[in-house]
Amino acid sequence: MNELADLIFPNIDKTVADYEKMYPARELKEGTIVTRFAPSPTGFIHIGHLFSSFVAKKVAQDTDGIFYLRIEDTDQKRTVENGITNIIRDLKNYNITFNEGMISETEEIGNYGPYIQSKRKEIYQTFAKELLKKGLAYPCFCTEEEVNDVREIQKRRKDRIGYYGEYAKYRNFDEQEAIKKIKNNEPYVVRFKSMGDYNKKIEINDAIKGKLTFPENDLDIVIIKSDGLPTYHFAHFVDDYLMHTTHIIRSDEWISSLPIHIQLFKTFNVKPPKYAHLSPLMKIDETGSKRKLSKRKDPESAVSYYHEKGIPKEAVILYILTVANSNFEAWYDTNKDASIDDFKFDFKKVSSSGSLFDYDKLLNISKNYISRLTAKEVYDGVLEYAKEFDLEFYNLLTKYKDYSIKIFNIEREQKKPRKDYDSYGNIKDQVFYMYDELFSDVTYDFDEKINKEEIKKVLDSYIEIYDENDDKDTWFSKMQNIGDNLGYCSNIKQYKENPDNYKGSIADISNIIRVAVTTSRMSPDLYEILKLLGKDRIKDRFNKAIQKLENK
RNA sequence: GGCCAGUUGGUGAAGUGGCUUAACACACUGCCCUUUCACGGCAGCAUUCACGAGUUCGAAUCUCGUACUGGUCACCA
Repeated sequence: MNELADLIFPNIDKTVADYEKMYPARELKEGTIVTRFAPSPTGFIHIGHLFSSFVAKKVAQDTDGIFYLRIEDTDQKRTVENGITNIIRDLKNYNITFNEGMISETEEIGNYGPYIQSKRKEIYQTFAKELLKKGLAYPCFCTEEEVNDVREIQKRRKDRIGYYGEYAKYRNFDEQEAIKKIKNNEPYVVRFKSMGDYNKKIEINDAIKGKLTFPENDLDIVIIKSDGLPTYHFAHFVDDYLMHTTHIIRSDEWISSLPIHIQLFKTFNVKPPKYAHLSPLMKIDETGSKRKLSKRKDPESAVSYYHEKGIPKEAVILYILTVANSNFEAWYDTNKDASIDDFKFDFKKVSSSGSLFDYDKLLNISKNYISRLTAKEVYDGVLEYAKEFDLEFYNLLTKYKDYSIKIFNIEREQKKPRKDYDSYGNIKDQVFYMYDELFSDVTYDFDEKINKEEIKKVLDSYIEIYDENDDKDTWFSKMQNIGDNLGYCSNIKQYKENPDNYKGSIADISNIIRVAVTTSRMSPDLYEILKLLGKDRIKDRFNKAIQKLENK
C-alpha cells in the first residue's frame, strides 16, 4: 500500500497529524459558531448566495463567532477573472463582510489558510495519501465511457446507480497491476474505499430539517480528480475539519451527499460539524410548476436586478430575513427602531420547504423602509441610484439639492409618513412635475365633466388670490371661497347630501388646480406642492395648461 | 428507477393532541376617514390543513398507504 501511495503522491511528505498541529482548535467560548461562505469564483452573486451567506454571517455574529470566506475553485473551468473581487464587492454592498478568508484575488487574512482551494492541493493530497496507505482509497482507471456503460447496465437491471460493490471495478484491483498502469501513464482518479453498508441506516440531525435517515454510503466516490485536485466532498471534509467550522450552512441540494460527508469525518475519527440545509427560493415557471430560481432564466435571481430597480439594499436584506426566519416580521414590527443585529436568528424558525419568491412582498418591505427614512436619506439614495441609471435626473437632483430634499419631505418625517416610493427607481415618475425641466410634453388628466371655460375661471380666480405666505388653513378657506363663488360646495358632506344643488364640490376645485400644476389627479398634499413651486411657476403652469386646453 | 425530503387560502406563513369557529403579513375586494392619491381604520377573502385509512373521548398536529412537488444519483460545486 505504501508503495502505491508513494507512487501516486511522491512529493507529499507531511502527515495529517502535521496539519492538525498547524491548525489547532480555535480558542473560542463554548457555543461559539464558526461558519463560512464557500462559493465558486464565478463572480456572479445571486439571491440564493445572498440568502445563505446572510444566514451564515448572522448566526456566527449572534454568538460573536467567526464567519469566513473560502473560495472553491477546484473546477478550473468555472473560474472567472476577478471572480473573487466581484463576490466580495457585491456582498459588501449588502453589508455582508467576513472575519477571515480571502480579501482579494490573491490576499487573505486569518490563521487557517490558504482560503482558496487551488492553493491547498498538498493538504488534500496528504489526507488522500493517508487513506491510500491504510487501504481506504485506491486508484481507478475507468474511463468516462466505462462509467457510463456501467450506469446503462444498472438502469437496465433496475439496479441502484453508482460505483459500488461489484460495480466498483478497481476496488480490489491488484496493487502491482495498478502500479504498472500508473507507471505506464494511464490516467486515473483516486477513489475512497467505502466501508459503508447500504442496508444499515444512519441518522443525522439537521439544524433546519430535523431528523434525517439515510442508508449508509457505500459509493466509492472520487476524492482526487485526475488533475490532482479534490472533489467537493473531499475538500469539504478536509477544509471544514482543518478550519474548525462548527456549522455548515448551505443549500439543500447537498442533503443527499450527507452520508458521504459524515462517513469521511468518521473515517478520520473526527466529529462532524452541525449541518443546516437551507431550502432554495422558488418561483412558478411558465408551465405553472414550482422550480428553483434559476440564474439563467430568471432575471430576478441576480442581485444586480434589485440594484437596477433601485430597491434599497437594506430592504432586500429585510426581505431575506423575513423569508429566512418566520418570526422576524413580527419582531421587526414591534422593534422598528432596533437594528436587525438585535434579532436572534433561530434555525428552528427556518422553513424546511422552499418558499416562493414574492416580489410584491419585497416591494412592500421596500416601501415601508423608504417611508421611514428622512428626506435627506431619501435624497442620498435617489442620488446614488440616478448617478448610475438616470443622468438627467441626477443632474437635476444635484442642481436643486435643497429643493429636492424639500420635495422628498412632503408628508414625511411624521408619525404616519406617506408610503408612495417603493424603490429609488420609481421616484422620478412620481415627482417629475416638480422640475420644470421634466415638465414638457405633458398630458393633463382633467375631469371630463368640467368644461374648459370652468377650468379657466377657477384658475383665474385662484391666481388672483394666491399668496405664498398664507398658512394652510387660510389657503384652504380661500379655496373654499373660490368654490362658493362659482357654485361649488365647499363642504364635502353637504355636497354628498345634495349633489344636485351644486356644480360640484371643493374636491373639483382642488383637482383643477392639482391637474393644472401636476397633470395628474393624484398627488401628495397640494398646499405643500404649491408652496414649493412658488407663485410665478404656478402662473406658468396655469398658462401652459390653458394653452393646451385651447389647442385641443 | 433508487434514495431523501416536502405538501396549511392567490403568496409567505403561525401551528408540535383539546385554548383553532386555523394567528399574522403581502396581494385582492368593499366600506370609513379624506380637497385627490397615498397613509390609517374596519370588514371580507381556507367550514378546513394534498387524498384515503387508522390510533384517540378528541387529529392540521401521531401512524400507515396513495398522489403530487422538489432535491440527488459527475473526475460540477
